[in-house]
Amino acid sequence: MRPRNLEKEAAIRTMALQIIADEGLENLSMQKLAKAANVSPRTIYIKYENKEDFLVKLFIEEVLETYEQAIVKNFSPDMDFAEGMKKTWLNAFQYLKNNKPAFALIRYGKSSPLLNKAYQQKGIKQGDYFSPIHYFLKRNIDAGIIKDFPQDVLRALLYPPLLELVSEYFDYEERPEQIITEDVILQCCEVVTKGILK
Amino acid sequence: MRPRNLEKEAAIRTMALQIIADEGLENLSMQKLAKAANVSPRTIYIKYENKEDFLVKLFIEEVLETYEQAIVKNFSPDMDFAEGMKKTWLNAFQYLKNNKPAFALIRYGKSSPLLNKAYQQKGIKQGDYFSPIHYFLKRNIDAGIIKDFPQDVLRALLYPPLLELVSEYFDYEERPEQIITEDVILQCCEVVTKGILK
DNA sequence: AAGATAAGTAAATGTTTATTTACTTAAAAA
DNA sequence: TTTTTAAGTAAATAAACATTTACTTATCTT
Repeated sequence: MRPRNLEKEAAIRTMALQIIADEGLENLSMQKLAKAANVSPRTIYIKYENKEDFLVKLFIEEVLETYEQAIVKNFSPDMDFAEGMKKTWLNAFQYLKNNKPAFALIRYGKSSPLLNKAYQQKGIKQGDYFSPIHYFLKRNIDAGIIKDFPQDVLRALLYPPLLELVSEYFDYEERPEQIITEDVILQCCEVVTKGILK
Repeated sequence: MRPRNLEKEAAIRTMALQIIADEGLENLSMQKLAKAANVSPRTIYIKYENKEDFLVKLFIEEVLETYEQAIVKNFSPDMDFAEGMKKTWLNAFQYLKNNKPAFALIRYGKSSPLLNKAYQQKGIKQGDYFSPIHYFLKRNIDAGIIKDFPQDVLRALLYPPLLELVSEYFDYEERPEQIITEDVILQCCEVVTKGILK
């Protein structure tokens, strides 16, 4: 038996994310990807059944799961509400601003029917995707600290502004007047937090 | 001279939006589109230089400009802040939930480098995209009613949750437990409004 | 009514696509 | 060391792609 070359596997995923970030998902082809990763097209098909399978695994394993871990680093569901919000917001901001290609694919996750379906199925499978956050929100609802909305609705209120701010961070990237600083992120986190408090 | 057949032109745009909503932007091909619109591929190329040109015009003219108009219907920048927020939120919600294909392309606008670039250029050209809302926000900052953030940051705080709720509306579509009702939208609007008040 | 002209079509262009075939190579097991 | 086996490659396949060519048609102008 011959063992898999893990470096090549990593190169394939890294190059795929880069192409998606630079040219868009609609311009990622398997041949372009193979060439960019310095690999034969066949090599990709050893691990992945087809293009859809590759994209779904790239999205779920390489992006969502990594993002999930980054968000809850040093976070505990027992934290004070404002404290927990700050922690998750800063974690997400740091991760995303340093992983532009991952961020690009996350945005596609809300657009592409394929990725969106994969995302929903994963959510259903695990019961709960970001479960420490689920517990965190539930605890604060039960304690009467924040308003009582379904989990989905709560997340829609608490996190999408951050993703939009990250988009703006990249829009202003390399321009001297960068307005999306960590400080602005913290102020925005306070705004969002204030809104949901009872 | 022979005049353009406006019905065919409309059919092309309508079918394009439908294909994008059903199969994703990455699965829209000019030949598939021509067949779906019952038109020769050449017909598309009479009005549009190439695929990129078509997509950009579809996005800007068919989706963004229509969306902009819908949002500010019966809205006046001189409205009370909470009132104006409610009006724009409800307008956007009604428009998007009744125009799923437009919504699908709006989401791609934040993902695809091509569309994102087109969007930014349009923003720059007009100085200001949703300008009644620009004035509305500026007036409320100056009056000390809401917190003073740059326009971009304000919009990131005030509108992305609504788009996320519309996504969830469609996720729950046709399921009996639809949780995203107009009433929930209004409650969420209040949450967002409360956060930004001084 | 005739001619001019742009809108329209069907079919073809050459290219790129996802995926496969036929072959080679590296290393684990014998 | 030899055999086995999956990992890997380069080149090929057939289908789908964006766009064009060569031709037809509808209607405005005269």
